[in-house]
Amino acid sequence: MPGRYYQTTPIYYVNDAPHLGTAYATVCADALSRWHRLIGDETWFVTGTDEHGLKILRAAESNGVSAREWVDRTSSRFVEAWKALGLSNDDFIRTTEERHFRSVQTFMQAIYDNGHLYKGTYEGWYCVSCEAYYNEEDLLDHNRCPVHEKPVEWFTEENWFFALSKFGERLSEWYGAHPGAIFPETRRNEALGIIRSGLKDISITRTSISWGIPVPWDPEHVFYVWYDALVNYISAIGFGSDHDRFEKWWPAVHHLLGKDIIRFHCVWWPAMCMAAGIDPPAHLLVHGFLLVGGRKMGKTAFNQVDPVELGEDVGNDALRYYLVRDFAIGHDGEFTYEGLIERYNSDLANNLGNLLARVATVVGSKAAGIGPPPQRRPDGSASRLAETAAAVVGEVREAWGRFAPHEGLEATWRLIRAANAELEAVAPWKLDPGPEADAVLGDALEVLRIVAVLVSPVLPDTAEEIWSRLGLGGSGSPAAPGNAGPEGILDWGGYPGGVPVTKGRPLFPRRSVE
RNA sequence: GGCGGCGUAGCUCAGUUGGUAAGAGCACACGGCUCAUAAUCGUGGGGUCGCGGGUUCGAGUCCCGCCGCCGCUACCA
Repeated sequence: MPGRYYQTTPIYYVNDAPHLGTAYATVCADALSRWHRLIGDETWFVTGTDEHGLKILRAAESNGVSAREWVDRTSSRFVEAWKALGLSNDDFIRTTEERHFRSVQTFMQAIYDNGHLYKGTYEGWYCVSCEAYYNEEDLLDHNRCPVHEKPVEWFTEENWFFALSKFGERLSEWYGAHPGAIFPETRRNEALGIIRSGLKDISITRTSISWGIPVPWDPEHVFYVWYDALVNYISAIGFGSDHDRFEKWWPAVHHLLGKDIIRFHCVWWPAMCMAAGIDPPAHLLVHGFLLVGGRKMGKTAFNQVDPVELGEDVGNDALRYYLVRDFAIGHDGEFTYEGLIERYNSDLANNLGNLLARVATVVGSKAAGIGPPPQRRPDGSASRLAETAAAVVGEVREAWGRFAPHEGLEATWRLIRAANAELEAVAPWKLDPGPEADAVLGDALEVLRIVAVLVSPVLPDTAEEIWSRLGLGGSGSPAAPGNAGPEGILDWGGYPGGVPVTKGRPLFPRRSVE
């Protein structure tokens, strides 16, 4: 039964260009979204940029431009990067947009009206780069920030505080009633641990800067950047301005987020939603990090890789395949160029690409270039491949359903291998043209048809290409919504036969590790 | 300090509530095939499951200790 699926990524902070770590999260979200479209869910996929805060103001200053100019420029780099990688986001939300201002103000006003905000003062050592206060004992010598190792500054501010401490109980209850809300389970335990250990009220406004969203009832203040940023998830779906649209997508959301921001997403944000009188987000998917040499890849490290360049190098599909196949959502993984090329060669070139090539060639020589349909053996038996395909399709569905697309891909490749093995066993290139050769070729073509649909969330361009080479160009797209749904086309026997099969250039030319 | 995680074949990792000889992919070796992108198919070698104790008829799987690595630590995207 088709449902609704709203997918988000964290919105990225615009003090630098996108790197592979941000691309990883966005690619995962893209793949999940594409899968849900494929099974017929009504799907909405949003990413965007986070553009407020002192750090951005200073970045703009040091680059000699206005804050507005700076965020426009930097945000567009994200827009362009996702476009270059061929991602399928339906919307791109920026926190400097009017629609976001309105939603934040409506949302925060509701929390205020519900009595969960109060005025207090906050002072302490403040790291501008972190936009965070630190306890003195956490500082390095000479009062330096432990993250950036730069000197902190003593700030005193009158702030509005959110009474987070009042929500521990309700959060615990909610998570108790929704055991599947956080994936994977270890992250759920971590979030519960945070809640159990006691929550402190948090200051959510700043008066020291004006680059932010004004507090409606106290315009000297702007909202603290996190409090503004999290709201993007609902401002993107019309909170405060389009009630029907908001109701349609909320709370059927799947927030994808990094394990470093669990506190904000799994504690603050649900509490904020409760305080404002809306449901907490239904699903929080916590991903791991891409590591380089055992260290997190990130903008503060030197180990950045430009995802767009990498996509141009190996192809967007191959890059996405590597990211989704080699890294289980929820786990860290070691990123290497060699690993990427290894995956490319063994899975994409040798197994998938080569299967299509060899089948196309033999269809050309033994079936006059016209693809035969899958059919029964002369002895009346159905192909072993039919059985394998059915099992694999089920496994793929199940794997995506529990946020393990890497397992779905692994299963898909079992089917591809089985098709290669079946070809070896029958060796149609040795047979005279006829029913026996046609049968195995039809089976192989049918496998390729099914595979095209199954891989389309990760290899969308490749899926289309396979589709057209199988002669199916006239019959829609392998990625058409619902193709993997209950009324979909994944049952064995869908390849019609009688259509021209074209060989074409290698789908994935082998590459050497340089 | 506190909380949590990790350490399984050369590499990347699977291993449900402890029990049919410790697995997969890649890499490697041998053999087959030659339709295919020197691709593919089959077979095989290889692991004291970080270390040391303990519980048990039986532990990679539970308990204790140790070693190594890594996160989070309450206003960093």
